[in-house]
Amino acid sequence: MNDNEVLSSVKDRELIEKRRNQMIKGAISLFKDKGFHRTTTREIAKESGFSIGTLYEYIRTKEDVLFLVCDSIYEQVRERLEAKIDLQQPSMENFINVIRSYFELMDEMQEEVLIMYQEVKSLKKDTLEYVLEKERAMVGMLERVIKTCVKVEISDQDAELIANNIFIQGQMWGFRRWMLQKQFTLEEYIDRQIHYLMQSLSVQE
Amino acid sequence: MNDNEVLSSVKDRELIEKRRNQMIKGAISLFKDKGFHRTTTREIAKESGFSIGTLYEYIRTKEDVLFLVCDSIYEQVRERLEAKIDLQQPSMENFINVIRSYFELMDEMQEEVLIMYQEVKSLKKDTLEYVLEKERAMVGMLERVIKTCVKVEISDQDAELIANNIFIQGQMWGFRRWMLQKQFTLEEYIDRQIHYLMQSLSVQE
Amino acid sequence: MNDNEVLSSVKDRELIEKRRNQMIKGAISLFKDKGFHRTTTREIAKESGFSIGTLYEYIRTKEDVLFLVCDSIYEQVRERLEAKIDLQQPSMENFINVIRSYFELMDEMQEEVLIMYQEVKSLKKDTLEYVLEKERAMVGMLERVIKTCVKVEISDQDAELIANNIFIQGQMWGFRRWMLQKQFTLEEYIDRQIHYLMQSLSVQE
Amino acid sequence: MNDNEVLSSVKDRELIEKRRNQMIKGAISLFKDKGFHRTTTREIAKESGFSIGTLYEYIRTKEDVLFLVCDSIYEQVRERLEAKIDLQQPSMENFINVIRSYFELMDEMQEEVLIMYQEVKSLKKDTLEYVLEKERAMVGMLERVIKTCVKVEISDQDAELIANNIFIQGQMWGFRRWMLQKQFTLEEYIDRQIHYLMQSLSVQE
DNA sequence: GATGAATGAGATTTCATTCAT
DNA sequence: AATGAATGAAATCTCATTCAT
Repeated sequence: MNDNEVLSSVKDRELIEKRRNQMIKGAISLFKDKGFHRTTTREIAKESGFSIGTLYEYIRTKEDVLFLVCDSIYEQVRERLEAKIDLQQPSMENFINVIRSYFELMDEMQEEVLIMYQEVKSLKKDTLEYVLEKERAMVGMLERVIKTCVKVEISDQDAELIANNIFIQGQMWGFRRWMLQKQFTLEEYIDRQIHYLMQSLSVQE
Repeated sequence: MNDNEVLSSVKDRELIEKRRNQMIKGAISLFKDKGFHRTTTREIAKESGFSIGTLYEYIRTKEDVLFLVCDSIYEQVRERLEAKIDLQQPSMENFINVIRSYFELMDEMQEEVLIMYQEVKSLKKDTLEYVLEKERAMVGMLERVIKTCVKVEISDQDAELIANNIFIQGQMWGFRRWMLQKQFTLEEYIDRQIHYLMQSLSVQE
Repeated sequence: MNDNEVLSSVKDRELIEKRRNQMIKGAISLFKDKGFHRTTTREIAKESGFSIGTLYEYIRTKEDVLFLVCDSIYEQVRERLEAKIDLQQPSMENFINVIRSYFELMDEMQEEVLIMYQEVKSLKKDTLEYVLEKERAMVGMLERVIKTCVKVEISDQDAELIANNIFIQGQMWGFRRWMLQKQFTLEEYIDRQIHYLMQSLSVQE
Repeated sequence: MNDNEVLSSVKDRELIEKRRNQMIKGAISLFKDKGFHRTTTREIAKESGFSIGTLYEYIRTKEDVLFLVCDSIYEQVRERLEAKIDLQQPSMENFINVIRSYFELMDEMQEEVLIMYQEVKSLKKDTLEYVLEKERAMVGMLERVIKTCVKVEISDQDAELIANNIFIQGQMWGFRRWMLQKQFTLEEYIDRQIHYLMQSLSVQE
């Protein structure tokens, strides 16, 4: 299952792409405010700039919109994170840079991540699994960076644990902003998290 | 705002208490399965063992149920965590015991924490704030334990950061179970998290 | 499957009976004009004298209404026909009386029979079968009358054929009224049909 | 009103003919399965081998398709029946042959007749009348055969009655197949119906 | 205090039809 | 002539909430 498998009665590939992007953009902006359940399909259509009938030419059910949105967010995060990682050499400095980039990304994409966190649960088993697989893949990316860059001996299990910790610390900045962003600037938050991460890995910064 | 401020047309204090407990129990068991939005008030009434009419004698809106549920879960977590903390002497060993207890508690209350995690955001601003205040208080408890038990010098800000990290690592065990509980037993998870925590505090275990 | 198996969320047996009768009456009067497909559930509710919400307290889908209507029509026909038959002695005269009664019944219930004929096809397999079973039963009643009253030797197969012929000749009076009722009064129609029936059975009238 | 009066924005007579035939063929195959109301115009277009846009170049409303289908079916039946009749000499034997041919035709065209039977009533008054006129004509054909071939004195009224009886006995073979085709082969059915018909006309077979 | 029938606003989805290309 | 994307009215069905008993 991927976003091409959300059935559309329109045939033109490019048009589908274009309309779905409008749709995703519109939907995200609404979901931010009111969440998935409180947003109506009519509102999504309107916000996307077309009629309700047209909306349904590009999806089959309201849940498809949610899937498209979640998929798109994950895809964005993954792409941007991958871009950072690919360019790096396996050194501690680069490890820190990746983590920093990840935190910055999570800051930029706060709203989107928040949507995902709150709404993913509304997906049906099938699509949910597909989306969770993407999350697993992203944690996997962090794991690989850890195993590649960190000199200290770390078991696979521990690498996974640390990757998970970093992963949700990044998200936490967004979904616990009401608490954290009162006490920290982004800079401070990143610095202190990295500081403790280094310590826990017994590495001199 | 607290749970007594959820208006009821019934006068008898004790009865309100009793009925609301039935209600919370019923609602939690439903929310676990289907989430707040997909659960109907009729279902809540039925699961609670009384009629829809009776349900509405004890609340005013469906959201009141969610509030009551969240409030009750927070209260349970707080109480049980407090019980562990109050009895402890300020030592590193006790610190570790508190953390361990907290993780164990999160394991026992996984389902409830999941509900909280996913549904709290459906509360309206007013009630949301009230509930988040409770969360802040719980993080505060962890903060105090850190400041009291850990000998190393830690700024207030850092204590808050660490408290938050611990807090969500506890929750993560539940809401990322599809990932973590495949790789770790609870014991292992706790041990490794505590291990890295100790290292990050530059403390010999 | 019978009409009690159309699920209702109302519990009061008597009330269900009452409301469903309102509903059937309302629906029949609408189906006469516009048929099942062109009639909306809102119209059915209104015609029945209650709100759309109430309608759906007594049925689950629009098709349930159709089933209830068909079932009720069959039941009426069956009951009234049975009443005529039970009282008769097995004689040729009585046979003729039954046929006559049946034709008269079909005349009185023209509209209802028309609805059944045009709309039964919209029932789903399950319910359709249930309804056709009733039709088979009614033809069976005629068959038994034939075998009992007619002295001439008639095979089971032939009895069934004749029963079917009579059965649809009765219905034809209603659904081909645009043709027949211009040329025949009911009396004439019955007399001539019986005349030819008697001849085909080689019986002196 | 005839099929040329279904307006088309295409000028080319031959093309109209060709497209409409595709359409009728496609529509019949769909109506067999799902009936008129459950079939969408998109499906008709697709089954016919062209686009929805093209469909609407050759008709104005969905009902036009139904009309075209009914008209075409009647036309086929009429033509084929006429072919049988024209060739016959006015004898009892030929009468029987016509009846036999008619029953065989109804067997071959069961599905089509079923569509007619069930869907004609969805036509609007105007078109309905036009189609019923064709039915009247067909019954008229049978009437004429009766009056010509049967030696026994039969009033006009009786001829019409018998023609109607034969007419629907033919259709009945198709629309009551769930009942009749379990008990009779086509041969048997025809033989017995003709047997009783002869008896009712007091004719030795 | 308890009940549950009644309500109707509102949600999702479909589909006949149009019209620019 | 043919296409198929766009439209939006209208249909079915749900469900939080009320209120008479």
